[in-house]
Amino acid sequence: MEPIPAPSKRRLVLLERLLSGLTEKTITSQKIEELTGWSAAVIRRDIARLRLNFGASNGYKVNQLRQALCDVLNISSTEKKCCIVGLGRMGQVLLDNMELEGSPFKIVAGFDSNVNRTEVLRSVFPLHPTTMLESVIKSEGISFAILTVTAEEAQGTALRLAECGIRGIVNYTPCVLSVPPETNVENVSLLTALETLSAWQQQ
Amino acid sequence: MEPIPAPSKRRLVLLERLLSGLTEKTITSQKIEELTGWSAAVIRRDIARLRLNFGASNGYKVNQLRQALCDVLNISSTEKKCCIVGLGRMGQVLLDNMELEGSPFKIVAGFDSNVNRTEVLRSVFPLHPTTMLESVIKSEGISFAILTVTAEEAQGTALRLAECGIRGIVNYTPCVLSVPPETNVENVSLLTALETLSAWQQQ
DNA sequence: CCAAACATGTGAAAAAAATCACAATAAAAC
DNA sequence: GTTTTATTGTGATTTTTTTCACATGTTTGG
Repeated sequence: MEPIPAPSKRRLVLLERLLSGLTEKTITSQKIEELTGWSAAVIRRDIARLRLNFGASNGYKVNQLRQALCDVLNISSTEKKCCIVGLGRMGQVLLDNMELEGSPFKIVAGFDSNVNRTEVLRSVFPLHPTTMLESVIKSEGISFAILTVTAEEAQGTALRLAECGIRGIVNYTPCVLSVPPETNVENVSLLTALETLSAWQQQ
Repeated sequence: MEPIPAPSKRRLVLLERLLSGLTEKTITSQKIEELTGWSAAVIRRDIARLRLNFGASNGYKVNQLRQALCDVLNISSTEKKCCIVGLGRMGQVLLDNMELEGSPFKIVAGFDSNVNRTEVLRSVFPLHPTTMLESVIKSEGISFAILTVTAEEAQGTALRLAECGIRGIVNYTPCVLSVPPETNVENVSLLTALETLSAWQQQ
């Protein structure tokens, strides 16, 4: 299959999220337009990339479409191991977060540079000092990291993560991380999000 | 000034974040390329939209560029009021978050449908039952909302926020929110972020 | 003070993405 | 069983975005 363009991929991820919350058996591109604001034409082209051929006048079968999305977006079946780096207040909230239940993502380790925290905090998976970052990530085969360290530690930690093979970082810090292109970053800090929202206001 | 295209605006927001962490007095488009992975050409064109005319061979003056970015992105000077809706564990962490200090964004209210929470929790700004959402948002002139309610409450709450004039929602839930186009949404849930990262892996 | 090196800003070109418009065809209505 | 309506999938077109390439002007180093 041809590679899927980035804007299309971002919509398809959100489409998967949308479908996961639907009770209907089928849905049309028109209905998706109403729910998301993306044009029905762009939605049809996005979905057509999956080569499912739902056929005219049927709408899309929600289950079938969602399964195909999970396949193409690499979020079905096989477990994806994640770790949390930084066990401050934000990291602690994500520790025993229910949100990932039923998803392929499993948090299997936590790290903090403060050894006190890794010893005092309780969790269903082991917590380690940050000195163990490389060895644990490699031995456990962890692919994704959730970065909740301080702004001061962010860039240095991100680079270590990238160097030991982490393929994606969920960045909860307001810093822009410089990592090699094979490591992707999703910026989810509150400040960055608010700035982005404010930028749309202008004109 | 001509409107700034969306992809350009997203980069400019991250550029502002990048500059905020720099100690250097000047920076070149080449250096920004190294730090971000965006091509120097695209960076020059993005910055040229600000009509600052730094002139050839100088690089950009960091302070001047950052100030111009803040102006054009609508994140300088005037205070922007925000509220937190949903005071579960995530909402509580964001309550007294230091991240927004020094930014124009100020959290001025919190809401939860569980009145127990709004009465027991302590915060520097008032907490209200969600029934008060509309009245407080209007009387306080709040523009942005941070949505940390449960998945079940997400869509309904988002719609109420949009209807009472909220211009932007930072969505910490894994749900896709359907709101009128004048209300923007930034999706920052852990699950959505991990799915996006995983999608880049495929091929 | 001149030459070399450097870096912006921007026309022109190319590439990517979105939109248009409609043929094909399935489902619904009668 | 036929007509009407609905909806996908996709060529063609348009619009948007990125890339190329270089003229212009600044700074640096002799």
